[in-house]
This record gives sequence, structure tokens and C-alpha cells, in this order.
Amino acid sequence: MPATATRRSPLATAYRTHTCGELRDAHAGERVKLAGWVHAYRHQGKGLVFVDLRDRAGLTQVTFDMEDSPADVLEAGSKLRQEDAVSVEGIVRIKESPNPKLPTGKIEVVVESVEVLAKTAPPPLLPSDDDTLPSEEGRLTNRYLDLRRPAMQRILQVRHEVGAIAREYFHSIGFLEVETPILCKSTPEGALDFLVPSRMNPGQWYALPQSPQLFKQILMVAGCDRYFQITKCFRDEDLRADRQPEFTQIDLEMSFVTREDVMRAMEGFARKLWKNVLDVDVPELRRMTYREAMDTYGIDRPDLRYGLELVDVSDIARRTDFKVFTGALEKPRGVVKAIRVPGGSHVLTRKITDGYTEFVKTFGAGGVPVTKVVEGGKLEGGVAKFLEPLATDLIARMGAAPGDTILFGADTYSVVTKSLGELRQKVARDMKLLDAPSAPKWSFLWVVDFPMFEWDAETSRFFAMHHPFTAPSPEDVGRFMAADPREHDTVESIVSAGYDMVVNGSEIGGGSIRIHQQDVQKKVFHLLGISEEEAQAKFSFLLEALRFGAPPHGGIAFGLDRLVMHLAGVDNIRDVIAFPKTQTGADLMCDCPSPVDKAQLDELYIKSTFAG
RNA sequence: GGGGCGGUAGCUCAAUUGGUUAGAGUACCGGACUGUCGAUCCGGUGGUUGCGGGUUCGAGUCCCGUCCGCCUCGCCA
Repeated sequence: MPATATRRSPLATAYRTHTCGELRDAHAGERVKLAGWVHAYRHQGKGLVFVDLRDRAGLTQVTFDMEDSPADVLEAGSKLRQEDAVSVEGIVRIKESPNPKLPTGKIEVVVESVEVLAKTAPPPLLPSDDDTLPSEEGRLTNRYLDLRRPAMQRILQVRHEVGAIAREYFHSIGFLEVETPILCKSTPEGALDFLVPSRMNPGQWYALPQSPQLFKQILMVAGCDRYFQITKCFRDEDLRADRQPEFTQIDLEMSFVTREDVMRAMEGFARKLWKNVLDVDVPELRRMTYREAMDTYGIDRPDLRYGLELVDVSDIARRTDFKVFTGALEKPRGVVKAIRVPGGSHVLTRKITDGYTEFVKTFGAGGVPVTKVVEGGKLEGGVAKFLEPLATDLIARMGAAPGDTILFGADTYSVVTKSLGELRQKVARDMKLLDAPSAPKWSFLWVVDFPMFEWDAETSRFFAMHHPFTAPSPEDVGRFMAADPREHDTVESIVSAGYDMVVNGSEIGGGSIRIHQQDVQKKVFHLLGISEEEAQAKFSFLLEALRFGAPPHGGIAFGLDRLVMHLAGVDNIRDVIAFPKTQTGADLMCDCPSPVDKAQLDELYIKSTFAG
């Protein structure tokens, strides 16, 4: 082995001395071996062939030429095609004309020997072609080629780093990584379970965990003190761009803590993540109550990178003869709210605002009344004629200036909140508010003081907004213990000790302080209409555990997939998962789910009732 | 369960009002080229227009059904 001027690569193997991303001009003159895939090749005649060799780490140009490469090597080099796997050995040389686009662009490797490790079949997807990305279907079917793309390799790298940072950080502040079962008892969380039949217990079933919630609480009772795990969770619900049936949580729980302790630990984690991955400094997180978030942003996970706040104008609207407004205000919990879009009249054409009416219809609203603010404190266009006598008050309330557009929502509180909350985000995109150079890149906040219970009129009962083990906020414990389930408004006003971390309008983590006292837990079940028997049948093991000196405890779970989406700057959850499912829950590469032999079902005592 | 968009060469796309032999780029194959780096130039192979049915003299195009993918409402504490 010749002496080398530079440090041996940690990725060196029998097939390579370095990766394709690490050679620099300092390596000039060294004998090296590289292994990877042919990313691109350029023939310059019979005597000169350039090949860009790619591995996980990057690209390096390797050169076959008739003066420096043996004839048979040059011949072999000229036959290389995209995605062949090869290993080459040669001398690092400074390029005559450097390529500033590549970190390795100052050098090339002059090939003295080449080994074709594996010729490729015709690839259905070319990792070197980033401009014409194949369909989602093609990418998922040929995932091994899709993942070869440098963009995907980078995301895998980010995801790995998030996991590594999590382990390092939580270890450093005393967390124990503990594994919890994948074969579980079906628990009372809101989503549908994936079920697994038990061969040894005919007719009985395991469920895959929707989260390790109960186990981590039991670990606290068990004296674990601080538990942490990166773990898969399973929910059999319809998918979205940010939802998969199996997803990964960074899950943790802490003993002898208040809300503040958990939130401080988690902020530290977020800060470290953003610093280490993106070199972004995360400031101290502001807090917002659930009520404020819903009132002002129409959503429990507001994106604070732009304004467009919802403003209650019910009192002004009441003084109009506009039936849309007055009619809405006659409804129970009727309200009229407005969004001021600065400079909107230049961008939001009639066509666009007509589209808003269609848009809000999907959320149950009737439409979006619109007006524009013009010079002289006047309104023009849309519903202006109904508002003219009130223009001054409205403009003052909205802080509006000429050129602004005002969008209205008039209906019940929940419809206005939902529809304007969604519309606010759409308007921000249409106005390109996030593309402005002055726009903040990151918006972090905690949303706190969630209601513990929500009344569901259809089933005439309360639902736990978080889960039934969430403790009431310390300030509300008294009111909670005294609450009468028949007094809906009182029950709905009780605030929990829960907290959600929100980044750029996406919930990336949520948790709560849990109930550790039996009488409090019983009261929750009572309010939820869960009988003693039902509670015992569903989670007696947790209730049993809580009898034996349970410490005050609380925790949080971060959605790893969504974290990586933000850190990698992608808008689709499939891109941050190596082997994701389609919207119908299929894995196109494995071709599953798929039928199984009848014998396999017999062994499990299962008979399908599916007629198809 | 509902709404929307899409499926044409290995890949990405085009194809006028329903009308000639369904085209282009790229990949691949062959040729030219000694400094390229999105190489260039010349030539070539490559098609069950997702699938099934219908209307029509004639269907990639229109109609019905169906499958698949994506976005979304409901759903997902």
C-alpha cells in the first residue's frame, strides 16, 4: 500500500479507498480506488471517455484516455452505460478545466484498471435525470432506483441524522431507550386498529399499536423515570400527503415533571435539531392558547409566518342589511369574520375570489363575500354596496388601506373558523407571501390550553380531545372534579395540561401531563360516559398500574416523518420514508397487501367474508 | 363513502373539431469526434394510447364501466 498524503476514508473497503464525494486537489497524485454507479458518460472519440461515478457521497469524474489507460481498460470504459456498477483504480489528477458545480470538480481519476461489478438491465428510472421525475407509481414500483437519486439519498441522510441527534440528546439528559411491543392489546385511541390474529389463541387478536401511550405511562410507574423510543405506530385511516398507515414517532415520557419540564426538554431538542441539521437558531417558543389560535387563525396549528388574521366583525355586520351577514348572525353561535389581504386587489382577481367561494364550500360555508378598499376610505366591488354606510368602521377595525382586499366568512363559529382558517392558507399561497424575501422562514410555537372534552351532538356524548389519560390543567382541577356532565358548556371550558409544538402550520409534536391519580381518572371516564366495566375491559392494566404509587408524569411524541419533511424541505411524507405506501395502503414494490393461501388462513382460524 | 386531476415508446411529454403511417426529447443500439462535464453531430430500434364495452365510415380524442396513481372532504385523540 503506497503512503498516502491524506487520511484513510472510514468508508474504505476492498472495492474502494474513498467515496465518490471526498477527493479534492489535496489528493492529487494519490493512487485511489472508487466504486459506484455510472451516473453519466461522455465519449470524446475512441481515445477519451469521461465517466461520472456516483455513490451515496457524491460524484467524481473518472477518465479513460489512450495515453494513461491500458487499451483494454479504455475499451471496457467505453462500454460503460448509465447505472452499471463499477470499481475503478487510478491516479488522482488536477483537471485541465475544473467543474465548479461539483465539490470534487477540481480533480479527476485517471483510470488504470476497471472492474465491471454488475451490468445493469435497462433501467425504468434514471437516477441521473432530475428534470423528468417519473410518476409516483413508477418511483414506488422501482424504489431501489428512485432511492439512488441524490435528492433521495440526501433525505435518507437527514432522517438518519435526526435519529442520531435524538438518541444523543435524550441520552445526554438521562432518558432510557426502551422498546415496547408491536403486538398489543387493542387500545381506545381514536383510529381504526390493524389486527393480527393469534394462532395459539383461536378467535383472539392482537392490535398493532397506534402509539406506545399506555406502555410509556406504565414505564413511569415502573420507575423508568425518563423513557424514549423511536418507534413505529399504526393507524388504519385514509391517507393524505402527510399521513401514512405506519409512521414513526420519537416518543418519550418523563416522571416527576410539570408541563414546563417537558416543554423545556422538547424545546432543547428542536433547537438542537434545527441547529445541527440546518444551522438555524430556534428562538424561545412563543405560546398561544387553543382559543386564540382558533379565534385568530381558524386552526389549532397556525402558521405565523404571515398575517391574514381573522378579525371578528360581527358587531359591524349586524348593522347591515346584507342577508348573508344578518342571516348568519341569527344562527346559534353565528359570527361574521373578515380577513384583510394587504395589496390583494392587485392580485386577487374576480376569477380567483370566485374560486374561493368554491373552495370554502368544501368546508361547509356558503361562499366568500369580497370587497376592495379604495382611496378616500371607501369600499368598492363585491359586497361593497351593503357595507358602504359602515365603511369607516370596517376599515378602521381591519386596519385596511387602499389596495387591500377584505374577505368575509359568515356562518356558525365552527364553519367560519374552519373555512377562513383554510382560506387564509390558500390566500397566503396565492399572494406568494412565503416567497417574499422578508418572509420568516420558520415559525415555531406551542399551542396550549386545549379543551379536555368536545361535545359530539351526533352521538350525544363527550370525546377526549387528546386521549382519556390527559390531565386537566392544574388551574382547572377544581372545576374539573366538580363538573356535571350535563353542563356541556362548563365541561367544554375545562382546559387540559396538553401542548402541541407547531412548525410552519404543521403539528410536529403533541403531548400532555397525564393523570396519575385514580379519582381524577375515574372522573374522566365518568364524563366520557365510560363505565367501570368498560374501562376495566379496555385498559385495566394501566388502571391497575396507576394504583401503586404512580409518579406525576407527562410526555410528548414527535412525528419523525413530519420533522424530516420540514428539515429536508419536502412536502410529501412518502419522500421521507424509504419504502412508503400509496394512498390505498399498497406497497407497489413488494406488491402488498396480497392474498394468502387458504391453508394459511385455516391455521389462523380465519375465513374471509369478502365476496370479490 | 364524496369531489378533483392524471394514465400515450423503457422514462418525461405532444397529438387542432373525431380524420394521413400516433410525434418530440431522453434512454438504448450503431457511427463520427482527444478535454467533456445537461457534451455535440449523423443514423437506427422502440407503441395492446391502463383494461373492458359502446357510438361512428373512422376513436388516443366522444359515452358507459372498471383498475391504478396523486390531491382533497369526511376520517385520523
